[in-house]
Amino acid sequence: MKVTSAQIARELGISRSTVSRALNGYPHVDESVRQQVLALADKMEYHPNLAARCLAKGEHLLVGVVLYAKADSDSFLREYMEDLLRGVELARRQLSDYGLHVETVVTDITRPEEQIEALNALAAKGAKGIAIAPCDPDVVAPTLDKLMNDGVQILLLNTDVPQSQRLCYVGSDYIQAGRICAELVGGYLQGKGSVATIIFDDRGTMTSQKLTGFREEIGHYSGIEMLGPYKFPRTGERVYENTCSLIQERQPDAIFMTYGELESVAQAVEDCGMAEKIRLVGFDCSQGILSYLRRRVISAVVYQDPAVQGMVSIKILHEFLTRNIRPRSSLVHARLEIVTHQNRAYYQRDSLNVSTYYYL
Amino acid sequence: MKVTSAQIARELGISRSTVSRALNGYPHVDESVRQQVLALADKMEYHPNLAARCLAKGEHLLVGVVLYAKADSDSFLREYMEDLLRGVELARRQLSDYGLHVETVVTDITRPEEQIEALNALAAKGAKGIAIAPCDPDVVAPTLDKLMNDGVQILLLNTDVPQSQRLCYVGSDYIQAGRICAELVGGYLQGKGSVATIIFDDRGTMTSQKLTGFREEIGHYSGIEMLGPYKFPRTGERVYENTCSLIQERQPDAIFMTYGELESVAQAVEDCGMAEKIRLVGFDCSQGILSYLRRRVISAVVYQDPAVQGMVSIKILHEFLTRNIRPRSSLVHARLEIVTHQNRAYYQRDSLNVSTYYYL
DNA sequence: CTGAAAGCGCTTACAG
DNA sequence: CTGAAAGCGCTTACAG
Repeated sequence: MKVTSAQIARELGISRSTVSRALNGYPHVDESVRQQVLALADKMEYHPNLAARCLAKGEHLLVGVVLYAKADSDSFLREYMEDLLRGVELARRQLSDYGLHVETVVTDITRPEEQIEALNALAAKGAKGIAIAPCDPDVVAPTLDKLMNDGVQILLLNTDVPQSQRLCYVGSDYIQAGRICAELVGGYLQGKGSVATIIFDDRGTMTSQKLTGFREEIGHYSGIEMLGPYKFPRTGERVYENTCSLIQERQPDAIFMTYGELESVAQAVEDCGMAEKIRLVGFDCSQGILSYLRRRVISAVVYQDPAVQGMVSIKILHEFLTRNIRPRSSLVHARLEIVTHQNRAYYQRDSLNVSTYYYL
Repeated sequence: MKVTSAQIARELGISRSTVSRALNGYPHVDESVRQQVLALADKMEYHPNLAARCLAKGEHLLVGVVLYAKADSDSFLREYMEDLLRGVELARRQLSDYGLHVETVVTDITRPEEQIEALNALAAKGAKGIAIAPCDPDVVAPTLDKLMNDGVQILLLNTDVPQSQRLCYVGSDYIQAGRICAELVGGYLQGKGSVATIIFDDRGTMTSQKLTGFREEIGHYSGIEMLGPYKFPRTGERVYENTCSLIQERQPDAIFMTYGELESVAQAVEDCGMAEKIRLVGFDCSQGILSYLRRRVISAVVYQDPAVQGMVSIKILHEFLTRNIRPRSSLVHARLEIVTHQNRAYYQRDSLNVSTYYYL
């Protein structure tokens, strides 16, 4: 039924060894023989049994994953990284029969230098590829360059280092993410009103890119005034209080949160009795955020399924390292999905929808 | 590094044959031996190499897929089914090393009896499982029952036959789909105005379920009046003209399309010069629909990624037939995603985002 | 350059 | 009930 290399060998009256060498592009095969094999394989629609190949090769491929998290464990960041790891694990399971091993390290967000150690340790263990979500790209960039020079393939997750020779970037297009949020706000306000934007300090370009996209799209609605951006210090309590003041002083019709602390802002909106008046738009989909969506305090969030990104990252590294196939683009953007009150159930981790089976 | 069955055998001083029998629950193994093997396997965290198992078994599993399409080939239905098949193909490729074969039949939508023939033909070829999108559930139901009695596993795609003994249903929750559309309309109209609903004849319960959900959610917005539903005959030309009349006579602030022909309605809205006034909401994501989203004629559509459904269906059948694992729920609902002007790029077939790699 | 042989992890008739 | 042997599709030293 299925064509095997043995059939090709028999057909050509040569040994399976030679067929194998020819097919794999190994040396020590007469060029004319190689051509014959290749031609016949093509004609017979031969597709090697990859599982058998891995079995025979007995090679084990190690791939590393370096993430970061906060010490304070109930942050949305933790859920985000957990989801990412779920995707990594799904890919690992799917590819373990093909000789793939995955080792994961989660470092402390406040100590970016830990990522350097993690990278070096993985390389020392023989990792041929590493996916890393850098908590501070500038700090790890030199180490990434060094490892790439040593032949380790590097994949950037969530935060790109575009000037490097990385295999690719897997993550969001943050400019587009900003545009989507502005479109949501524009739609909710029917083109009239004010929107306050809240930002935090961050070391990367993510926030400014989101703002760029947001400004661009919100500019299409001439009746919408943009308030801020207001830069808040990054503490739950203060965010809550600052939001209350903001609401009272500026009375915005909508609020756009660029990153993090969305729950605190939502709680402030609710406590100020503005849940029905203020349209709140932000990012990500933690359990807390889902519950504010349920109560219609948050109108919508833009979501980049982290599990899919984790899974895809491993698959891209595996495909390149075993079959030398590069990703079709060096920017592999996450699908930015819109989550609202009515479709939030599909984004709950324990929900029994197709996403449970995406990756089986 | 990885634990093998041979290691278990050596450890216990028995043969690999016995270990294999014990692990697979085959007869002719002393019960106490079986317990020892199982316990040790558990302790050593043994996971069988599934690829090697399939190689050794040499079994080939045939699974069938039965879809339908229109003769007129440029309908959105064709694109829908093509996407579904893309997902099927991805799963097939991924599982072909595990001995899976997939055979697909696409029947004529106007001849539901063709599906009966297709089902019987697949069963005659030895298909152990069949995924079917029934174009008329009543027509195929008896055949499905017969095949299930013969031990063929049946999976319903898009249209359920709940009273049958099917393995599961993979498709949308149409009531929820209606709710999501109403939520979008409610948001766009800020709770005030009128929305016209357009429906067509259909044989299933899909349209009425979408209407149920739509009515329920739109009821939360006391200032929104629902016009219709208007039942249109199903021809592109007439739909266009009927929509123009509807717009002139009723001047709705929004239009909700339950199923199909969204492009004709969009064109009518545009030609009537109402693209900026009327918010148009519907379903699916054909190339045509994407281009109306680009021009902001359509405000949003609800999308059930058909490729994911196709892929998941094959995986569910394969998992059950090879490892006897039932889907966790007999209703496997598609994630209902919201597609707008700004995030439409992620839903284009040729776009280079993560979805290209979902399934690798 | 080429082929016979052994082996990857697993299963399955076939003897016993 | 149990084990030795052969085999699934493929690769790889090892001879030649």
